[in-house]
Amino acid sequence: MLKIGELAALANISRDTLRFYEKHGLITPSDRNAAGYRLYSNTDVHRISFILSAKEVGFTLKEIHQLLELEVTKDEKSCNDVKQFVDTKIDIVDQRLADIKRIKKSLQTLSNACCGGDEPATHCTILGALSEQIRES
Amino acid sequence: MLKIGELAALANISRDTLRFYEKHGLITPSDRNAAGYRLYSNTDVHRISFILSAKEVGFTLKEIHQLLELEVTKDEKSCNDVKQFVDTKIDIVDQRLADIKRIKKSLQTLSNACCGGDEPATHCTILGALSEQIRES
DNA sequence: ATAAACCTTGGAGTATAGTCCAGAGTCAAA
DNA sequence: TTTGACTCTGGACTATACTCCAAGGTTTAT
Repeated sequence: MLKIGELAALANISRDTLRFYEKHGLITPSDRNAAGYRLYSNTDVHRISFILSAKEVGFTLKEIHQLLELEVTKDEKSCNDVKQFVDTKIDIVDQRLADIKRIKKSLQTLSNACCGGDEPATHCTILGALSEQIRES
Repeated sequence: MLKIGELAALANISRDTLRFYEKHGLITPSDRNAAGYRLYSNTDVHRISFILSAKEVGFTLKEIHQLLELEVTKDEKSCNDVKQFVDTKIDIVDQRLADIKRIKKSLQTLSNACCGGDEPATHCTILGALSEQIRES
């Protein structure tokens, strides 16, 4: 079990952020010691890892909260609700995947050009690289 | 040339957001009419499209501003500065690409399971799906 | 020619996501 | 056993990115 400072160091975030996430229902330490110190388990580490990845790619804490709350029961109705919710998120993720690939390509074009590269001077700004890319496709 | 409301409708953002971006140096309308109305060109449309894509995948407005400011001159020094800056961003983009693929896989596992699917009940939460995926790899 | 629907600026207000104390208690190494 | 590094709670503060007026001018369809 990790204390808050240890988990913070591991996840590369601040103690305050961990307490902030707790206050907003994203994570609750699995245990507390006699003095009231938060104790985080292995599962908690995975949970934080998921939260940070999801945040990194643009989900809000509210959305992440909803994703973490999802529990499929045997009830067909709730199951379909969950499936719909998740499928909507997958659509969003696909959109972001496309956006990020587009941006990566622009950055790469820009990086390859201009420093003695062969590419024409139109690549010499992000927007040049981007519009070149639009013309290609 | 588009007026602010037309561009806002096209880009699916508010007029206020466009004015906000302008105030923060992200975009300046190519022209103004006699009455002072903002007029946006085709290039402006591309610029907004880039801003929105970049924002969508997690860049801050400040970072986007820096990317848009990049202009490679013939000066070798400035060119290498730009290259370094852009290569750093590419690393970040690669990290996000990995994150988003990981999250997509979790969502997909979750979507496929639990509604009469064959997958075991451990997939029935995001974290279940995620840890299953960790075990696989 | 007039009303609805647009546009202008400036400034105030909001939501999200932290970040930073203060004051007090706890733990671990010298 | 004490001192420095850690932890606790509660609350104030900050940055980012909008969002919403107010008070006025412009455009356009009828």
